[in-house]
Formats: sequence, structure tokens, C-alpha cells
Amino acid sequence: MTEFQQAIYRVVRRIPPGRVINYGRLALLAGYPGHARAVGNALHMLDEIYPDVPWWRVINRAGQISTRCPQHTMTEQRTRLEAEGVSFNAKGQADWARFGWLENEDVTP
DNA sequence: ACGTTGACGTCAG
DNA sequence: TCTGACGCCAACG
Repeated sequence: MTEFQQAIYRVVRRIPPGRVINYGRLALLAGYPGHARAVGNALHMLDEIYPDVPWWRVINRAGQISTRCPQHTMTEQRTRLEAEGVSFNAKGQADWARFGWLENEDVTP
């Protein structure tokens, strides 16, 4: 477990249900600006050891799900998000204005 | 040590 | 709008 991964997971744990964030902003909040791609790698390494890390709340800048991981499929991610109230339009993208996580809010909508 | 890879983001056409 | 090129950086072999 590298320090980088800890920093990323630490921020992901703070994302409230029903909210999403993109990789680049997550990297920024974790103190590693510009590490968007590395964030993807870090989340990919997640396994059942860290069940408290809501990885599915992380999507790309377009508001779309970008995982190709066979363990955590995009249908699973979408199902988890929709269960929390996050909806997707016809293009499969979530609305940042409605579901984007404002890092200073700690209350569930 | 070094090249490649990838759950990314931005910008020029 | 949509697409492709490019930059980015930690993991991995």
C-alpha cells in the first residue's frame, strides 16, 4: 500500500452516497494534482480488502463510467450509482450539476 | 534502470 | 459536437 493509494482512498471514503467525482478532481483533493491516470490505476487495484472505499462514485470528466475492469463492470457501477439516486441520460452520462460532489458538503442530499 | 500501460484530462482541428 | 493527438504519472514487467 503506497502513500499515494492511501491518499486517494482517504478522499474516496469521504464521498457521500448519491454523489460522484471525476478522477482529475479526486487527484487534486488528495494532494496529487495531475495524477488522474494514476488514480484510475489505484482504483483498479482495489479489492475486497477495502470494502469501505466507494470506488463506484468515481467517474470520468464526461460524467460517464469508464471502467473496463472485468471484476468491477460498468453495469455494476451504474447499478450501484442508480441505487443511490444518481441517474444517467441517454448518452450514459451523469449530470455534474446535480450529482457532482462539492467537497465542502458533508451532508447526504 | 527503462519502456509500456491505463477505470484520465485538455485542446486543436 | 466529435475525434484524435498529446501530456500526465504510478505500477508493472
